[in-house]
Amino acid sequence: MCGELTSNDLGQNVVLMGWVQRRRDLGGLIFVTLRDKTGIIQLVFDQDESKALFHKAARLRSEYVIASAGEVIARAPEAINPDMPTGSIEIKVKELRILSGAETPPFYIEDNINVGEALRYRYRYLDLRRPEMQNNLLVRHRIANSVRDFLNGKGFMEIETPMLTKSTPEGARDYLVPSRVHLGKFYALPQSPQLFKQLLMLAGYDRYYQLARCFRDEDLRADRQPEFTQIDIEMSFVEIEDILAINEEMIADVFRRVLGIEISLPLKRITYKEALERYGLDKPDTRFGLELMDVSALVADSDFKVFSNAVGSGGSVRAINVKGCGNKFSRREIDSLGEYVKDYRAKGLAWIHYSEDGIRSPIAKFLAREEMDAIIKYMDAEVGDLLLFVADRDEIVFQALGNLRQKLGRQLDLIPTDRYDLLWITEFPLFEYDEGENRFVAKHHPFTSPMDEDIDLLDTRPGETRAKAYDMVLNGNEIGGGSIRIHDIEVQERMFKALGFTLEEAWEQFGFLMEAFKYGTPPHGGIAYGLDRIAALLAGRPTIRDVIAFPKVQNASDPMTNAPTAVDSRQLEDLHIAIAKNGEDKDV
RNA sequence: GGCCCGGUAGUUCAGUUGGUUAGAAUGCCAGCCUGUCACGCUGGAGGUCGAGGGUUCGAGCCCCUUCCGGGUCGCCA
Repeated sequence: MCGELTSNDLGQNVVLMGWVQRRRDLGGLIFVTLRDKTGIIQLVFDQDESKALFHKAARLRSEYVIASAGEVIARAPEAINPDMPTGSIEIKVKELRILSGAETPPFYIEDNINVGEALRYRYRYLDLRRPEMQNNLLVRHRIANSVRDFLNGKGFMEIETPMLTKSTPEGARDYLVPSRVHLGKFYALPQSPQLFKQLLMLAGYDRYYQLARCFRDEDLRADRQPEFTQIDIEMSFVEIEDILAINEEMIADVFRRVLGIEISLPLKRITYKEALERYGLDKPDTRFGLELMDVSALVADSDFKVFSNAVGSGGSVRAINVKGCGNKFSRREIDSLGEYVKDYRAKGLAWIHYSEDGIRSPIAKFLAREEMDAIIKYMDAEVGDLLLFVADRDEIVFQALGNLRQKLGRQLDLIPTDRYDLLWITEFPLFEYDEGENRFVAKHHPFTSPMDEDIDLLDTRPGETRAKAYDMVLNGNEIGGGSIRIHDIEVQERMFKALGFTLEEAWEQFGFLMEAFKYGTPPHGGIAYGLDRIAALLAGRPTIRDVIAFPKVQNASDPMTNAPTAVDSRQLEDLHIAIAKNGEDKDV
């Protein structure tokens, strides 16, 4: 309640407990700022009032935990601190109890500290005392609370599903848990409650949700942790429209309640194909322009083989017009953009600077005059513009230019930070081709329903099959995704076939689901949101670690607990597990 | 698994061409100080320069290996 006191409380006797933020000892007068979850307030100790009390106050140090009783008094006009919410009042302390001393903390407990993340994670409990971290977790709590209220009000039930479950080979690497009872066998921690929520639909719980912890044993990123929380939702007797409608209402409710922002509904929708062609990515940030343009037709027969060969082999040449920025980039900076697109497997970045002195471009000498003119015209290029091209397979062109567009958007400060662009991406492909495995794999998961008009492509041209799948995108971040599921066992079998499973393999892996389908399956579908990502975005944080109380660091360890650790050999014996000596199993 | 950035006092950093005893700010400790609010003033303590090896008369600096933190590609149905 430190931060909640106001001039309305003047004359009140209050008891305040909290942590010592700072002590300012002026000799005969000591000021202490006291902090709790609600904010800070100033305590005053005057040596003329009580020597004993004053000496006790002199012993206070940063982060001591104290209880203080005193009177809320007004500060003298010249002593008011306008930068402090409670700056016009203070507490004249009459009693002080030191509840706990404290070592000097390794960093200050305040916002905007300049300290390495390693130290923050090592002392996470201190980091979490900082007001901005407390606010981050509060935002997360409010989102979860808002979602629960909304769904409860719509007749949904929250149902828990197992954490110890079955490993499946598709998708991300599983975290495995050895079974003591079953020698040599393992549980897996769930990557998502997918199969269980579908079984709940079969079981008649037609509106389910769960804030579900999920696990994936893959490398970490700013927006990826090995354990994370999904807002998992599934409904029966629905089609896409029903799911999108209720979900955008739910998200609008979250924005209203957490940020006080009205989202206008219905949300904009863009098909997967359009998203790629305009933005290069299936999670476009639509807050700024710099859209991609397809110049393939203009250079298909060019003597510039980099362009014509890309088009000739089924790829494309696409470009971005960076308006008025021709002079903003030095040669070296353009070269570094070229290096950047190479990260995404592009071979290079061609560019044309339409300068005051005419065309400047390393590829000008390869392009015919008419081709150059056609490009200039098609791309609405004017004096001062910089055109950036990538020629390759579509997949690479989109990836490279899509990410380059995001980078340029940030670098040129084109992104309005006060805006929230929410949209649906629809009509995802059902499959994507995995070159490593030399087969189609499910883009979403193997239970995703094909679109009705594409169902016969399943057996003939799987790569062209579109799915009843949708993602919700916020400012260039995928925050949720889902689909209508297959509820017809015959279609499900065709799906597994397209994925290269034999029927036997499919039954071995997912037999319990396929068997269940025989007993009366309602049409159903759902969605899962990344709660961590939503919380990070609404709290304005650059990483989900900031909205997770105790996150893992990049090597998937926890610097505070030191997990993971070696375990006692007796524990391993119980599990009949032997650990290979370092390197022993390599090069086998 | 690859690539990039970083690791020097409790903390954030500087440290020249490889050259005497490794600096600053802040924090911490002590003294003084009755209206501070990043209080002020004076003084003091505080370092395996991430670790190991190498080159050298001499390494914080150069080389190799390794550990740790961040970003990213692959990966993430």
